[in-house]
Amino acid sequence: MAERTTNGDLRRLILDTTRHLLVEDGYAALSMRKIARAIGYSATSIYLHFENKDALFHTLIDEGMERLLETLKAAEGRHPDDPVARLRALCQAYILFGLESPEYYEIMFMLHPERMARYPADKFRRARRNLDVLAAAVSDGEAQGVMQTDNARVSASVIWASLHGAVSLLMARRIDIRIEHEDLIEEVVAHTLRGVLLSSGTTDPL
Amino acid sequence: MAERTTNGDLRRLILDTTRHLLVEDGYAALSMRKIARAIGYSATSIYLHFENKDALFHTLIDEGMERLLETLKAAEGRHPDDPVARLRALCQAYILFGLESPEYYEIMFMLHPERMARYPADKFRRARRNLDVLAAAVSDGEAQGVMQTDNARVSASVIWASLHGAVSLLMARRIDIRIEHEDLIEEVVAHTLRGVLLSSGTTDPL
Amino acid sequence: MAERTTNGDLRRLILDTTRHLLVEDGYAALSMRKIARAIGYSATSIYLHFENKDALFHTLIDEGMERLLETLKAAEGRHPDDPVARLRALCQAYILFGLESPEYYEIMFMLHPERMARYPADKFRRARRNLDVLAAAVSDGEAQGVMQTDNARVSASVIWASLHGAVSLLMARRIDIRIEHEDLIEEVVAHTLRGVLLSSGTTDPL
Amino acid sequence: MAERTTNGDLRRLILDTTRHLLVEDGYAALSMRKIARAIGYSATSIYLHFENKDALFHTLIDEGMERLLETLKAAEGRHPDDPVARLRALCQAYILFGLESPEYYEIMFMLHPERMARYPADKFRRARRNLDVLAAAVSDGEAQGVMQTDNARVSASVIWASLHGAVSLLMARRIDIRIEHEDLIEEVVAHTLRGVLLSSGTTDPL
DNA sequence: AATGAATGAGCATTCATTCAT
DNA sequence: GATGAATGAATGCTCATTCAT
Repeated sequence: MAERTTNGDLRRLILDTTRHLLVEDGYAALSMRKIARAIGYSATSIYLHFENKDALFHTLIDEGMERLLETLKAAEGRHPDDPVARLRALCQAYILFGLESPEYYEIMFMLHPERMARYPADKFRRARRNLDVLAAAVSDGEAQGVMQTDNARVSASVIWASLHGAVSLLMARRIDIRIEHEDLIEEVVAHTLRGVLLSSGTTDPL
Repeated sequence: MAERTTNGDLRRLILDTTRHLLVEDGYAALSMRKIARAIGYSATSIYLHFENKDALFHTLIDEGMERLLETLKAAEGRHPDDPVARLRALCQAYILFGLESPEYYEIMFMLHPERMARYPADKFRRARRNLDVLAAAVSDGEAQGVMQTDNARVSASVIWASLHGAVSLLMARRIDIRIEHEDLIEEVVAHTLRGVLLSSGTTDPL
Repeated sequence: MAERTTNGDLRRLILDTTRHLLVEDGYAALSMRKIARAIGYSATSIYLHFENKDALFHTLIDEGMERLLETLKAAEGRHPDDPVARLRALCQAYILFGLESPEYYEIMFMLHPERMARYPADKFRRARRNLDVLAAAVSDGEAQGVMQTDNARVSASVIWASLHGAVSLLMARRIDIRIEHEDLIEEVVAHTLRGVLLSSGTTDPL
Repeated sequence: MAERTTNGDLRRLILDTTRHLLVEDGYAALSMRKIARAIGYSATSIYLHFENKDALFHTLIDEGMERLLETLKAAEGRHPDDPVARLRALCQAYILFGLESPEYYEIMFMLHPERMARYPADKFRRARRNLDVLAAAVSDGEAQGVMQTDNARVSASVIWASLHGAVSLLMARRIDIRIEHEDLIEEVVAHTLRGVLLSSGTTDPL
């Protein structure tokens, strides 16, 4: 297991290794010793870079939040003018992020904040910045007369719930194996959009 | 704490106590010792009724699956003729079940099956019976010309994802506190239905 | 190291072994593991008899307090009528107790209560019962016109300080090796008595 | 916390900081890391000035012994002619030193030498120089016909025990809170002197 | 003169489980 | 049907110390 190649950036190695173990064994099964063993260093060494186990996780959470935000920003940047395309891109990007970065996704959204001791609950509110991106997209859609909503924040939360449900069921391998993931994702996105799109006659643009 | 009242049905007492502890402290914090202390019996006694910790949990999972199925059956039983009302009732019942039985919900749907050692992965497929209920509702709706779907199983999964997302975000208290839970739930159900309803002109029946 | 002979009274074995280790290595150096190793059981076993390390120590402290009180009571019981002989017997008994039970003495009187986490500070006040015995002896001596004191409680504390100083210096092997312990003890007792005895002319009854 | 003001005298800074931490947290709780953090230097730096933790403590002990000796010398210097006043001054000075420099006192007199690994046991005999001062005072008192003793060294040890007992019980806050410290100290000194003074009729010069 | 990186040994405690009774 | 006694493995974390720079 001893790699010891990444001389000089043990901190990064710890973070990355932790992420990998996270996706393999889950949060509950993760221990400082296991991380240490995996990186080929003593457990003590980890404490040189992170005050304690929580600090290590919090760093990962913060990183994840940042990355998701970037991902979403990049996705919507590709559709500056079409609100529907923009929301679709956001939905796709969100799901993709979850599936490609399950280790981040798990600690970001699949833990009860109150059960992660010592993590300042309000830091989780950074998650809201991601939600704001969705809300803005819905608001714009409404302003341009292509979406309907009573309350953009509520609609954004509903969309988020839908996307999060898909990601977490896929991650937990709870989806019927006879269903292609790609099909499901596509359908989730379509379904989600349909929920906020203004019904425009008989044609379904999705 | 010693109750010892439930003469003769220690097994039941163990299961119920475990459920309650599960709600209070979560899966990760639960230990055989804690259960034993709570029921006023020795830890060893639990092993007389359950082979090990996992077996205890599996029993709870099975129970939960059964209860959810009953709940869903009861809900759809109340709307034998109207497929839309039936699907709406199913959605509402699902969410309600999750919020009212978080202890069941957590172990039923929020754990990775592969991380629950020694649990025959396929037992989780009992969950599929619940999914079948949703799929049947969508199929019927399509047959009666009020819903649209390419594949009822996929649609059911999409609906499930949406509902599961809502339940798990609510359970984890990740929803913006400024949003009333009732509002969100109502909106999630409406949104979910809209996703499968056949667009019927400009009127939105929700 | 494994003795394992004392079947059935592991609790007692733990307490006694702890006392012996205490006198050999001191409080600071004592660990649950060390105790376990010494008794030939796993560390876990200790927790079957004591809630935690502190509880183990507190039990020893309580035992020590009880034993000292008995020792003092027995000593004064031997001199019901002569207050001076009674006080002398008390002093001798106190010092003897310290030297013969250094392990009790150390945890009873040589630790800062506030540094012994979680020990209810007021339990240390049980020590006062021992002090009361000294105070009563001085009071009686004064009533019978053979001792002088402004305040029996203060005098008792002064006497205690003197005895405690002797015990702790002897225990810590701080007394000049050229001085016989017996001589020192005898002299300490004489000196201590002289401090409260009513000066009765030129004859020194000690 | 980083002070870093004491340019060029890190060694002194370490010693003083250690003393302060010693007062606050006690010997047991002190660690090299803590000292390092408090002075704003790396732990490694301490090793440039002290071979190891013990060497650091030994230096403090030596310093303390020196300071106590100076204190006692100064005290007796103020009463060159009256042996009783001189001994009383010595007693008072000793107690005062203990109460005002508890950090020194604790490591000087409240640790078992044999438990301080690697410390040459005989170094503790420097303490004897302090004892010699007391012994000389008693000898002089005897020579001048105002004190009685069979053996000045034993008497000095007895006096020391009395003073040490008072200091350590006061330091450990073991004295009944209803007793004023000043009263106790005064009484201890009086009591101690009475123990060596030649009984001179009915008048008690204290 | 000062440091960052690293470590092995140790700590108290908890856990699921086994076994003889 | 129920238990007390026992344990090996694990956990997060701290410590004094070393070494190369």
